Amino acid sequence: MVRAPCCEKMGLKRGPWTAEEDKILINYVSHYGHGNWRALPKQAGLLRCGKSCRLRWTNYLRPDIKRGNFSKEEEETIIKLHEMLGNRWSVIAAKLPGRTDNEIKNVWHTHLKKRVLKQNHQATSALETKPQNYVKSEPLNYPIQVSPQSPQHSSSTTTNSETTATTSTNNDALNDFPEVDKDFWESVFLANDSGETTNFPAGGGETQMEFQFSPLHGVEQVGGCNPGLRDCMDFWYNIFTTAGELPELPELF
DNA sequence: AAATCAATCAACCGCACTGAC
DNA sequence: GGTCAGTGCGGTTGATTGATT
Repeated sequence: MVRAPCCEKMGLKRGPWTAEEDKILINYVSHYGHGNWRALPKQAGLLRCGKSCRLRWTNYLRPDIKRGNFSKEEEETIIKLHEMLGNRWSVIAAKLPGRTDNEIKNVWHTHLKKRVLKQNHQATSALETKPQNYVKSEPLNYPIQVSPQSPQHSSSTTTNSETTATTSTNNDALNDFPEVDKDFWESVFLANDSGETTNFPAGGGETQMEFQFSPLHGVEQVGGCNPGLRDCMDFWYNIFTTAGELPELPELF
């Protein structure tokens, strides 16, 4: 059986919503809720399909919608989350109260994407002047510690443009992933040669993450879960860098 | 003032997922 | 396990608005 089209063309209105339609929808939802979007338009007396009603409500009429321009902080959050999550607009929207996935998607395509591309271009140009074996992150003041099995209780917080050393007494993430060792980094660098990403732990599982190596950002988590473990990655990365234990770096360094 | 171009954003489309049967 | 309806999500479209020529 073929699924019915989402919008019956016969007799149902499309296009921009009128103030009157908005009023009807708001009144109905505030009285009866929106348990069944498909049945809602008929019950509310709207000549719209349920999908259109849902979209109008979630993207425009919901009382908790925040209107107006995005703040600098919101834009930075979107850029950061998009870097980590990709086009998962609903997940990104969940981190920005009052903003819809549609709105975030629009602002990304109209403003932020261009800004990020520009920044990346500038950063890449700057990197081209770096000497061979350039390491993006400044080596931290960790004690030289090349044994992955006995990590120091420290972590670093790294952004695209800066690296700052901080101390932490909570390095549970590190202890949870003792496999992060020289072999891990080796696989990251090897994957880079073929433009691929590296999954970690390699066997999969709920906590698997995806890493990629780039001249711009160094080792980056590009997917998977537990982004906080990025600190852990930075920790080991800097340890191996400082200790000279990294495998030979690709030419792009 | 008119025409053209670019930017913006609301809305639509189709696919995927989920739960009920 | 298969089918279907309902819903959510991401990609895309197209109308509108503002800027530029």
